[in-house]
Amino acid sequence: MRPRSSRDIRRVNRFDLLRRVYSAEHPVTRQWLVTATGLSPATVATLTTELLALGVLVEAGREDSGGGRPRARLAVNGDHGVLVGVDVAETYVRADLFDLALRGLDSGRREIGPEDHQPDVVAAHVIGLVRGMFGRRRLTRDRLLGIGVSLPGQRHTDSGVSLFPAAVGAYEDGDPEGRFRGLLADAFGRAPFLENPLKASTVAELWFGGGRAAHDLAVVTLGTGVGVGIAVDQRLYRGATDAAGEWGHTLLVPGGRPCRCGGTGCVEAYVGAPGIMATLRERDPGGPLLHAEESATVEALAAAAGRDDPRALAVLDEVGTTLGAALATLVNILNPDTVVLGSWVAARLGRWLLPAARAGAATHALPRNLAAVDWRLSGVEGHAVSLGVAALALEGLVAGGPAAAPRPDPVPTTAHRER
Amino acid sequence: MRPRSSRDIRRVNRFDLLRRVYSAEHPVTRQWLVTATGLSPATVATLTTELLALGVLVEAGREDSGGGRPRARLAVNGDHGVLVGVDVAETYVRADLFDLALRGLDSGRREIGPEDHQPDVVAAHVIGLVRGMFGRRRLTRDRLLGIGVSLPGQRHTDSGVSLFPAAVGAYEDGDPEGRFRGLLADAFGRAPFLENPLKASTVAELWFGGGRAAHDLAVVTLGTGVGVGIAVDQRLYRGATDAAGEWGHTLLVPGGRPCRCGGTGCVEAYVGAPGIMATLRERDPGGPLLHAEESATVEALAAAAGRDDPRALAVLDEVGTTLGAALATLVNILNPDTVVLGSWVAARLGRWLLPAARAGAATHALPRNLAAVDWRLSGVEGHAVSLGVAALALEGLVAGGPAAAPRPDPVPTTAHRER
DNA sequence: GGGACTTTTTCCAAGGGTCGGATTTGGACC
DNA sequence: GGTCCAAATCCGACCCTTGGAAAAAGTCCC
Repeated sequence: MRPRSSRDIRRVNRFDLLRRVYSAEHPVTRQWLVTATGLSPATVATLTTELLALGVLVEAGREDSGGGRPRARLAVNGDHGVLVGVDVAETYVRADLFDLALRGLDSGRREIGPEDHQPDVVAAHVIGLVRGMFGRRRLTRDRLLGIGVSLPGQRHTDSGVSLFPAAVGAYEDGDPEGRFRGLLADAFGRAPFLENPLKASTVAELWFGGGRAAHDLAVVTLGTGVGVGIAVDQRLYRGATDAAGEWGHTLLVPGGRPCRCGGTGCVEAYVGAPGIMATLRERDPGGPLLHAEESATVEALAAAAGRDDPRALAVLDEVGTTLGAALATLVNILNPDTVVLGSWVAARLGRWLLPAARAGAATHALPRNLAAVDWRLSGVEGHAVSLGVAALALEGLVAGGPAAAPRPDPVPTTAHRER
Repeated sequence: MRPRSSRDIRRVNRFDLLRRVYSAEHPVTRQWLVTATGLSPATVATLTTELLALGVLVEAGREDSGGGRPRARLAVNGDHGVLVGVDVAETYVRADLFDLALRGLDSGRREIGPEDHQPDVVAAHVIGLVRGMFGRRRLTRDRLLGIGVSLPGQRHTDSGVSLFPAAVGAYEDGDPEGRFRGLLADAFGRAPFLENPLKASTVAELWFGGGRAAHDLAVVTLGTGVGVGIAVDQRLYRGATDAAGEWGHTLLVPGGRPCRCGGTGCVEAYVGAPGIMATLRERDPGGPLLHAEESATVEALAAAAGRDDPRALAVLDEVGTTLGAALATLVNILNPDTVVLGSWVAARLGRWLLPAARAGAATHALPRNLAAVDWRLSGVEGHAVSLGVAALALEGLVAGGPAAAPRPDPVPTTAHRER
């Protein structure tokens, strides 16, 4: 949405300022915000006093200024409330509790099977996990400022059973997703923010990870699935139908390896966990590194590579080089200034995959586009999907204008009960 | 740049309004602008009176309203000045003269060779062509509101001799491009707006072609080179270093056909003119359709396909199908709502390539992303590159704020001399 | 020809924003 | 306690959009 009135300007500026406070590693001064946002000192003062009054920001110490009035340091007021981020994956549900500064406080996880992928079942798990965390910390429901849930969205072909066949974005009541949303809204007193893991982790990188300094960003998610989250102008790019970045089942090698989606030569079959498994099967069938489980294989590979096992290194080099060749297309077309490798495969193997990918990209990307890219590993601490979807819920709060912004603390009685 | 102050709001709104007047086929009413832009009637009135006072818009008739005050129709005031768009290509320089409504008035062309690709030579050609058009129409220099020049930008590897090795975007003085810019500025009294043909034609589609209704757009340029212009949120996407959309020398088929860039399996070697030549050579070596020149071959192919020649149709089907497979990647990643095929190859052969491409994409793109796409042929009348770069020059004028907006007519004395 | 009516278009005051420059604030230092 | 200094705030100027009142510009009917 393009800003149309002066109110929108305020919203954009406030959001920009707040995001910078979040992204900074330490409390920041108003002066720093002036240079970071490009706003005038007067405007920064107005915005910060507004946010301080709301309780979203707090003063966190001061800084000597060499004889003059000391600069105040500002930080997000973590105590002002909590946020919840939930990652509903194929085999588990994980919920994370964050304070308002998006520092992780607690988390819980339950394993689920394919038969559990129904709105009521998943909602019950989510509600149970969140209730548990609230109970452990003796939090009341009114401390919850926002809740975000990542759902396994878009699937290729109809082969996979999906909880949300209509995928994220179908908001009508009556569909499974609408029901899910309703159940959570009833349980928590506020509508959850729904997104898919790809976009959630992209937002996490944008706020807290390798994408903090990026303007045009590509976040490559290497897990069981493979995707690429895109941010343009520091904002998540969604595409026309919210389906941008579905990279996994894109053709990489015509007539190549079979993919679990039923097609052949998909990116996913060469890159990420399935690609690693396939490469290992090709190069070293029956070898000690190959396990039945993807995660066990990846762990074994990481351990072997850690002790310079040549077979492991060769596999990683091959996978990384192929990844790089595939990424060259992205680099040529999108011309990003930052490419981040994320998700659990990258967390384990990124150390070896990244240099190989960079080299692989070099042979196929245009020199100029290549030179623009800063290659990075994730850098998000904790579970990126939960964090990202919580950040998205927060965005919704802040973007909704003053009315929807986090409100002052609940009545004293409640605060009492917490102790 | 994100809007920061209320002034920016005005700039954005004015630009949006003006662009819609341009894009409309017929004069529009204020009411139509209200619904099109989403602004209030009051604001539309303010903006239109401002633009009418400047002379950029004029009233063009009225429209019955059924008993009430008739609606006034507004159109761009073509007489208010002229714009020039220049396309500097590898083998020619073409200049187009437009009125302010961007209707073509005149054009000129000169053939050039590789040895001419130097700032001074090209500038001399441009100046000569423009002076010629101004002379024929007895225009004085002060009627010129803006000039845009498309330069052959980004090249793959160092194999090609390029006029502007630093490519568009190097604005320092002393480099060839700076010199070129200076020469034109001296000759015309205003700095030219420089861009490359890919981005220029994308803007042309956005204003006047298949992209008028698009929000997230991909313009596929099929010529001797192949590229894809991207627009996000109805605005040209440039990427981090202004090099987005360089698709031609991206790997499509590993170990595939050799490409003129020196690599193998590039998109360009399968799609567009070089791809058509190669396919023809493979399928029908020595056949009557194959000429030495790309353009002659394309013409022959179009003629043959027009009379349902099976060989021609087979070649076009193969090329189109491959194009579609390659486009599936774009559709998956960018999730555009519109894909436009443009440039001279598409103008001749798009009729056959488009359906094949659509079918080819269907086998590799995700159903949901595929369903979002509206496939179109260019729809720009005239030379898209010249038009687009002239439109970009106009954008610069309008975006520059009231001060830089087209000014009222020159002093009467000057106007006299024109007659 | 003159109201009455209808629809478009403009006017106006309210409401909200940013910003430069003057002013206040909060500390160190003498 | 005064002085100095830099940070932060305040204030007035200025800009923008907008809803509703008012004006404008037609048609229609008597």
